[in-house]
Amino acid sequence: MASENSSPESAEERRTGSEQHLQRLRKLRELVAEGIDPFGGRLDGLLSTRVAGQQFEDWESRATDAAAADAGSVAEMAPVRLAGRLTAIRVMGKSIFADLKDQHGRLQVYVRKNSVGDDGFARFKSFDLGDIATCQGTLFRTRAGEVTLKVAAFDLVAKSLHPLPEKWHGLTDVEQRYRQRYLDLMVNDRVRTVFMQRAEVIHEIRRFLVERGFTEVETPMLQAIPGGAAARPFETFYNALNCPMYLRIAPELYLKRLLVGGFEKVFEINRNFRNEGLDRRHNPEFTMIELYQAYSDCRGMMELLEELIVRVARKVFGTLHFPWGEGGEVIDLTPPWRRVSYRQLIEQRMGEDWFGLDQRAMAERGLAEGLDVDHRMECWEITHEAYEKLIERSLLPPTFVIRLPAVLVPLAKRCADDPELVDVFELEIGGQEIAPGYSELNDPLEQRARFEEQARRATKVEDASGGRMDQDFLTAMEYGMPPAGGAGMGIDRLLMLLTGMESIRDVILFPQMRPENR
RNA sequence: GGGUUGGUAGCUCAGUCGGCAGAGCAACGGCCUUUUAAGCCGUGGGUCCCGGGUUCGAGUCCCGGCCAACCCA
Repeated sequence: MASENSSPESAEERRTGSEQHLQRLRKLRELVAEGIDPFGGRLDGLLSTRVAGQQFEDWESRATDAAAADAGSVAEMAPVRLAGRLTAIRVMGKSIFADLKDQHGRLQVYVRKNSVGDDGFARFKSFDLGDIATCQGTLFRTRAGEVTLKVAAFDLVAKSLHPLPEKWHGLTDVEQRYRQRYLDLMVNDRVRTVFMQRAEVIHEIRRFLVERGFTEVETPMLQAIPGGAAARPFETFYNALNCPMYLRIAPELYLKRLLVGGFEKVFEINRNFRNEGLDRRHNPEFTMIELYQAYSDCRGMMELLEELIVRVARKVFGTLHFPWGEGGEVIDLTPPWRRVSYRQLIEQRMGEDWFGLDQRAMAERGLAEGLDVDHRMECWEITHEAYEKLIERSLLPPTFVIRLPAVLVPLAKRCADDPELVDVFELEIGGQEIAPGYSELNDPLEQRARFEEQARRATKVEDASGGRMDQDFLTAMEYGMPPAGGAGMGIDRLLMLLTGMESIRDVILFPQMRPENR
C-alpha cells in the first residue's frame, strides 16, 4: 500500500461524495504529516470502563468511611487507563467532556486545557466522533454526580473515517442495521446486550451438559448424502473428489454413528443449512444443538431439556418469566412443564370424534375452521395442518407435545402400546417449536423400511433430501446402536424467546441478506 | 410466489395541488474551564434507490426494475 502513496487522497476522494469522509481523510493526512500514527498498536494496562467505575466507587466509599471515622485521609486513587470509542464530544471553551465507550459500558472523560497543554488540547479537540482513543488519568465525580476521568494523557488509537449514526435516534434502518451490523452494535446498546446474552446462553448450555458427562463433538457439515431431517439442502461441488456435496441439514446420522462407536452422551452445537425461504422465523443457516444419551429415552430427554432451559434462563437472565408479544403476556418457565399428547390436543380443538371421521368429513371440518385443506390430502395431513395452524400457536407456556403420529417422525421408536404413534415429543414455547426429542429408533431393519417409505414419499413430493439412502448409516446401526434418547434444539429460536426479539435476524449477528448489486 | 408499506444530506425524518431541495443531530468557523440530547452566532453539505415515460417543468404522476420490512402462500 505504501507504494501507492503518491496521491492517496485523489484515489480515496474519488470513492466517496461525502463531505465528512473527505474532511476526515484530510485530518488523517495531517496527523501522518505531524508524525502521529493514527492507527496505533497494542495497549497494556487497560481497565474497562465498568471496572474503573466500580473501583472508583469502592475507593469513594472507603474515603467517606474514613472521613466519618476521622481516621485520616485515604490515599489518592491510582491513575487508570482506558480505551474506547468516542461517542460524544462536548467542547466548552477551554475544557472538553467526551464519552468513551468500550464493550461493557461508557465513561465520561474530562480534558482541561491547563492539564494537557495548548497542543494537547488542540489535538483532543480535533478528534472526531467515532475515533478510538486511550485516556489516562484519575477519576473524580463531577458537580452533576457523574464518575469521570480527568485526563492527564491521551492518544489516538484508531481514526474513524466515517461519521457515526445519529446519537439520539441511533441507527434504525433495519436493512442497514443487518448489513452493517458493526454500526448497529456500536450505537445500539440493546443489540450488543442481546449478542452478549447469546454467547452466555451457549456457554451455559455447554457447561450444563459437560457437567452431566456429555462430550462435545464435531461431525461433518459437508456431506455426500444430506440426512437426518426433511429439508432441501444447499448443493456444492467438491473438485478434488469430483462429486457433488451438500451442506448438512442435520448432524443426526453422524451423532448416532458415535453412539454405535461407544460414545454414550454426545452433543454438538453448530450450524445447519436449509435451502428454504427466509422470514421472521427462518434463516438459511441456523444454530442447532443436538444431543444423544445412550440407554435413555424420550422422557429422559424431557427431563434434561427442562432442567437445561430453566438453568440457562436463571443463570443468564436471572428469571423464569419472559415477556412475550405485544399483548403484555408473560411466559412462565417454572417447572414442571405440561405434557400432553398430540391426540388430546387435536380432540380438544377439533372435536372428540375427530379421529373417527373419514377423510371427507375431516376435510370439511377443516375447511369450516378456515384451514387450507383439500380432498386429496390424507387424514394425517389434514390433522397436522390443524395442529400447525390452529393449535401450535396457542401453546404459550412450555408444553411437551407427546405421542406423535409415526408418519410425521420417521426416525423414532414406536410407542409400546400403539404402533401408530412414536415415542417422541415436541417442546413448544411461545407457540413455536423449540425442540423435538425422541426415543431413537435402533432397530436397523425397521430403520431401513422407514427410509424406503420416506424415499417413496419424497420422490412424490420432490423432496431432494429423502431421495437417497445413507447406506453406511444403516450398516452402522446393523452393528448395534444402544437404545437412546435424542433431542435437538434451535438455539436461535430459544434466544428469540429469552431476549424477546421477534425476528430471528435480531439474534443472528449477520443474517442472510440478498447481495446488493453494485 | 402474491399483497401492503418504505428507500430524500453521514444519521433520524419532513416535503402540501407537479413549480428554486428542507429540519434536527452530525460537520465546518467563532464564543464558552464541571458539561452530559450542553448552549449561542454563522457556514457548507443532495446520483431525491435505478431506468424509462408524461409534462414547459417530476422528489412528487405513469411504467419497468433493485433492495428492505410486514402480512399471506
